[in-house]
Amino acid sequence: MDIKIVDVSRAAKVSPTTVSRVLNNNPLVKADTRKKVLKVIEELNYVPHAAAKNLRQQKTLTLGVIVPDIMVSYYTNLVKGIQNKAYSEKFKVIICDAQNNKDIESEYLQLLTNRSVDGMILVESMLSKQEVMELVERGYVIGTIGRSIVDPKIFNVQTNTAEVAQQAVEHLIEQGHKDIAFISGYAHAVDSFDRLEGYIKALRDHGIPFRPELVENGDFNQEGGYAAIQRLWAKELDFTAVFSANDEMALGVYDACREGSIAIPQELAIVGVDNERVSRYLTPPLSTINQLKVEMGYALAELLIRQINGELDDEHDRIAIIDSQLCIRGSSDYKRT
Amino acid sequence: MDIKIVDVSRAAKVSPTTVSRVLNNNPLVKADTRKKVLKVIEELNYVPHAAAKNLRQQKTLTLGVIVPDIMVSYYTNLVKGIQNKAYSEKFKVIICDAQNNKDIESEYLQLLTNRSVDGMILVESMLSKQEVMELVERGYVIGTIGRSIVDPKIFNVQTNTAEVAQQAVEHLIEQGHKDIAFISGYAHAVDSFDRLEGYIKALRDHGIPFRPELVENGDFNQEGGYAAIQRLWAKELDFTAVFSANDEMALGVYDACREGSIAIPQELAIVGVDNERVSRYLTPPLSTINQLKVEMGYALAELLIRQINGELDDEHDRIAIIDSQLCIRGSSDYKRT
DNA sequence: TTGTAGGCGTTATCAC
DNA sequence: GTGATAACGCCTACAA
Repeated sequence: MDIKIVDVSRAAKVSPTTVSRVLNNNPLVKADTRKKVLKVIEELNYVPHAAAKNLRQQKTLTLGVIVPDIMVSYYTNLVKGIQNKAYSEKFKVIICDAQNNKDIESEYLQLLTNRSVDGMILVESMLSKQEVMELVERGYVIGTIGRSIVDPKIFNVQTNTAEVAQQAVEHLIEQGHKDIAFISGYAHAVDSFDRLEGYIKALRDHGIPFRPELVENGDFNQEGGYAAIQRLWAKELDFTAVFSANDEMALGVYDACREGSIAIPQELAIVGVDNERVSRYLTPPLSTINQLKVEMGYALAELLIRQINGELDDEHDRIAIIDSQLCIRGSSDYKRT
Repeated sequence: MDIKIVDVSRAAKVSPTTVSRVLNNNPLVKADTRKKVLKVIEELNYVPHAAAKNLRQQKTLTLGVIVPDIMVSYYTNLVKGIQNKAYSEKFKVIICDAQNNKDIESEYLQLLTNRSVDGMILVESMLSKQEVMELVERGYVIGTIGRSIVDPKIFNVQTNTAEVAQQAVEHLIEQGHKDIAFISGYAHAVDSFDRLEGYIKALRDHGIPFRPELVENGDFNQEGGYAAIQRLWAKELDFTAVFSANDEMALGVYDACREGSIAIPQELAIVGVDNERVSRYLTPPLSTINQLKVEMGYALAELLIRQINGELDDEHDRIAIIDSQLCIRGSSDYKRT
């Protein structure tokens, strides 16, 4: 049987209330009393019981995070940022790996919605807006990343994707490319859409006509990227560069180039997005867009926690923006090969 | 205000006890009553309150995991396995990233030891045996990975590290190497020690004398590996192969070879350990030892959960063993380059 | 400045 | 089969 607050109070010859006040740094307690109580707490190795506290306060000091796949470094980076902020505020973080599966995601949501958490961050969630809004109604503080469900009650962190995508394509144009293919991610991702937007804008700004046949979907994974570039080649369109909506798909392009003995960047220049860890180690290293994922997670967690703690007024901005950067490497820059 | 059990009980014209019994699948309840209650639960959208349940049952159905760094894929793989098992048993998982820092690790331990979890998995923990045993005394079910604290009360998962390390070095010997360097991880890691053991045994079995000067410490990270190979070269020992206690340090060796224009594997053959994701993408691909990390996490979580659920008798084995495999790639095999 | 009493939502115990 | 009641450990009006 563990020590509880009344054991401490008896040993210190005060009431449980006083002990509770000491624990919660209530300034009403006299310094002497506080010291005495702290001493007993120390001696008895008393640790407050979280469940009892949660029950009484109707709070858990816990954040839930649902990511599509915990092994993808993009998500791990976000998680790291969320944790950094959470722990600095004495919050715990429960992580769920939805395994890219809507049913599993719903199941984990169930697991968390029994008041196990005060708030949740949904990363590239597949849930419907309705499902998410239900949670908001029930009192949860919700944040999203990646596939934003637009609603003034939902917190969100964004990056200037379209803008940097545009810069990336402009960089390719500056390298002398005119025929640039685009490999997109799956349809429901705003991210992919934004990157396409940047791609189109860069072309237009430089007087290059947009050719839809140069766009193929690669589903954001390596195999998809491989298949997409094969389909592009099959059309015999004579493009000299490709902008891939993420690094993962660019890996597939590398695979295809290796098989077909196509030199990067001489015969095909490539730029990806995400700055995954492997990208730096490819031959040649992959040019990419570096999103400050840790910072993104941190910023969103900060918003949620402030809201949970009641520090945010209703007018406060619920969207954080963290700028990304273009990283030029050998896969797109002749001078660096 | 959320719906609670008495709201359901009133609407269904039964007692709270009966509702509770339905929720917990108590077979005593008549089928009719059960159906009626379930209908009301559905209608009112009742969700049990975890904290209240935790308080009453003195259980949380939650596992805590502390890893040194959530961004290292080795740990992420373990976490994935732990989660797979946990969620299938309706357990939640709280993940803490100790950032390779003992103080932070202790802090997170504090965070969890207020009965936020029923059990904990400590991955390559820096805590002293005493600290960990205290938790056991306080009733937590503890599992360790990597740096095992040997005690019959502590759960543990191991792999046949020494054995496979020996195979790896034998593989190098078969490739014709006699002078093989070893880059070790930091001192407190059993893993590094086991790999050294395998290295020495392989040499001995093939009549090659063990030369301590061929061993350098690289602290398990890329920079350390880079520095270690430089120190080895500085000694002018004429070795032709190196066995690195993990892939991370092997990356540092690759860096050094690139700078020094040393051909892999012709001038220096390399074998690592961990089968990190990047290893496959290096030029040439890195030979390595593939630990079944997901399976390791899964096996350990299974032991803990069974113990928490009281399904394990005291005699049951508290150690799980998951075998690893040697992956031979271009960095050590001439025929594959 | 400190103490008393009641309740947070659930389940275990015992009685019917 | 079902129901009343107490208890899990803590916090917070309110009283002193």
